[in-house]
Amino acid sequence: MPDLLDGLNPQQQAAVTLPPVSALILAGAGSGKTRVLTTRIAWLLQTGQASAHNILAVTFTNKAAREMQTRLTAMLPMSPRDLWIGTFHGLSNRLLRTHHAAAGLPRLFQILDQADQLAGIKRMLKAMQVDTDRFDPRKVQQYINQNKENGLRADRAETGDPWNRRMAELHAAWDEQCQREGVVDFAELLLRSNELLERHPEIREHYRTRFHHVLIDEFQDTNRLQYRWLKQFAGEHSALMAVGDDDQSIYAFRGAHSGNMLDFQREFAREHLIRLEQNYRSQGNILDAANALIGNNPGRLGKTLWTAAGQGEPIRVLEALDDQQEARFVCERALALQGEGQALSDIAVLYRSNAQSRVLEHALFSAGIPYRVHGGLRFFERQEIRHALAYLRLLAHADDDSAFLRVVNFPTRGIGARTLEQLDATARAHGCSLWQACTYTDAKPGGRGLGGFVTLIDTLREHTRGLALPEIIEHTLHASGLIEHYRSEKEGQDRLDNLDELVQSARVFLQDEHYVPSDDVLSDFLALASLEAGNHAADAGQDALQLMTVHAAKGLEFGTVFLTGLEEGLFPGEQSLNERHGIEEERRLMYVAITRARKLLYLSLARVRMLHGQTRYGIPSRFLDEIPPGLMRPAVTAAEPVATAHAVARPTDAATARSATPAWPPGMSVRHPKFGIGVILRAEGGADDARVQVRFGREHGEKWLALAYARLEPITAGQ
DNA sequence: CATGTCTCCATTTTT
DNA sequence: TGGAGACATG
Repeated sequence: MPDLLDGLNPQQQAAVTLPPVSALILAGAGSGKTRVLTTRIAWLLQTGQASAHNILAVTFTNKAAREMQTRLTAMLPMSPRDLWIGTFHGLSNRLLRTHHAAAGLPRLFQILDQADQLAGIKRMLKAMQVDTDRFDPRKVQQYINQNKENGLRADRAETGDPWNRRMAELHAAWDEQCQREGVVDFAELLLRSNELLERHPEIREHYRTRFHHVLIDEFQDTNRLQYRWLKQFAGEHSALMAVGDDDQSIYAFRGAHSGNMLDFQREFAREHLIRLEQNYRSQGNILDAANALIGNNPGRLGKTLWTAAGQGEPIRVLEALDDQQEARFVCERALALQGEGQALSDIAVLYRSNAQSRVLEHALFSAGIPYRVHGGLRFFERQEIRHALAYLRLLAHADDDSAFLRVVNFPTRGIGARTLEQLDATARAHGCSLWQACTYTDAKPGGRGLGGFVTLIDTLREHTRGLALPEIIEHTLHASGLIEHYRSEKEGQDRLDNLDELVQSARVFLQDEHYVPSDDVLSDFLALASLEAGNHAADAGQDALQLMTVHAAKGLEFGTVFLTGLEEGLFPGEQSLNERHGIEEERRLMYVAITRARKLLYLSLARVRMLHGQTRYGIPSRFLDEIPPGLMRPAVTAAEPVATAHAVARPTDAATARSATPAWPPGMSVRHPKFGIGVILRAEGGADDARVQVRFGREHGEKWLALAYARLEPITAGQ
């Protein structure tokens, strides 16, 4: 048998062969984190220290869970069905299904994804006649989820002022509505399973004795509730292994609390901290840049990446005149790299915010370069899929009001707002679901309107009884009229294809070797559809350039990375300046971006950019100044002389060639002895009385300065 | 009930 | 700038 430890460096080996104690593994970017995690499990199994039954492995994304599973299956000649590997939400779901009675849930509870939840909240606010100007549904949703993610029930939420009090009431009302409808939102999955274990010592003990080893990936991304959840499994004899990287914590905005790492170290792993610092991904210059940059963050656990590979290419920096030039530069370089034999799919173009992709896409499209944008609509989020799922949800559980409302009149069958209002009133009067309320109305079964709908669902349920899942779906698609509807729609072919794919996905689902069927396969499938929204859109297959946000790039790697839009106000983003540890979070984001590149890293910025329909003049991101200049070198393009902005715009140049470019063109960066660095917004006046408007940082704002007096000097990036 | 028009508003996102 | 959601109109 090949030795599992072959090819592991000493730190990796140490982590893998740790005795059964709790430990914190500080795993830098590209340090073989997943490999360590899976090898640890394999090692535990192979040395007979644990059986698959004893292991719980928790990840954040389904993708990570799958990857771990796949790698394990490859390492060990076994089908690891006994192994509990999954996401926090997936595992919570499993717990709640198993112990639904103890958790106070119906056997076939449904899971609401983010969109379902929002729709449900809107519905609730309307029913309660809440002023949605004062209580924005999204805010309410945020509030509820934030409470839950901090482990708080509505009755323990802060009620200092009237607004908070009202919010807490809405939170309570939401939980009641969910309970009534037998549905559970994402945060509730966690909170409810947490409470299940807290309130039922016998169940908790069962799992504590079962799981000797609990492993957690991406620990820096856990929120407070997730940490608490994990601790439920920490019995006397369990060993917790948390793997993470505080420098890659970029999800604070959605509740991630990287302080959990410090807490974990204090509570569980005082003596066992292992650093994985050897990087197997990037070349030296790239790592040096990353290390230097992140070194500016205070309060790190501390870690310095190094590589046995050489220094590699210098980092290339482009200062484009505007966003279009920046985009053209990317096209040009991408084509050149492709010409040198690099696959487009191994090249990524990264940006801070999605809005920046448009210019890039436009340029790529014009240049005929195939590209793929990550982050669009996902499979299970498509309208037609959601409609189909709503029918299926009604089959499984007719009291699901969200599902009911989504399809009661889709395709249209003459059920208008008035009918629904009455139905809703009936439902509230009887304290029942909309579905049950139908029985109180005088709708004639089989006719048009409500009666017809009820008959439709009833016969559908009858006709699909006993059928296999794909057939159930197939039948539902036809009987509901969805197929017919999209067939008559002119742009409907794509949607029909997607509906076909839904049936196909059910087949794949059943064949998955890791799938552990429960007594209700349809509910299992619906849970999957909620918990795993599927791949992001955009057609795969073809070799294409990869466009995505820096967030979306986390965990990925590319031979070449273009990191675009490195301007103050964009990256770091404007609003991060006002947030508590905003700049540090942005810096970590930058760190993540840099460490995606294996060989070539391009950093680019545009002096002028269209943003929200307005022209913005930017100055280079402060992060550029945090990278040692020796690692960088200006990028040169073949087609255009590059044109760093100041080469064209320098006042001295302008003095000789006086017409074309003004001496102090908008967009130029300047330094003022008192106000610091700013950017020219506009200029006016003649030779003697010339004035310029300059935007400085937060404290000084925008100012008009007379050139004759103000000691302004032009500056360039990196100074 | 579908379609057009207007207004508002813009980080990052997984489950 | 442009997309999404709210409202009005045929």
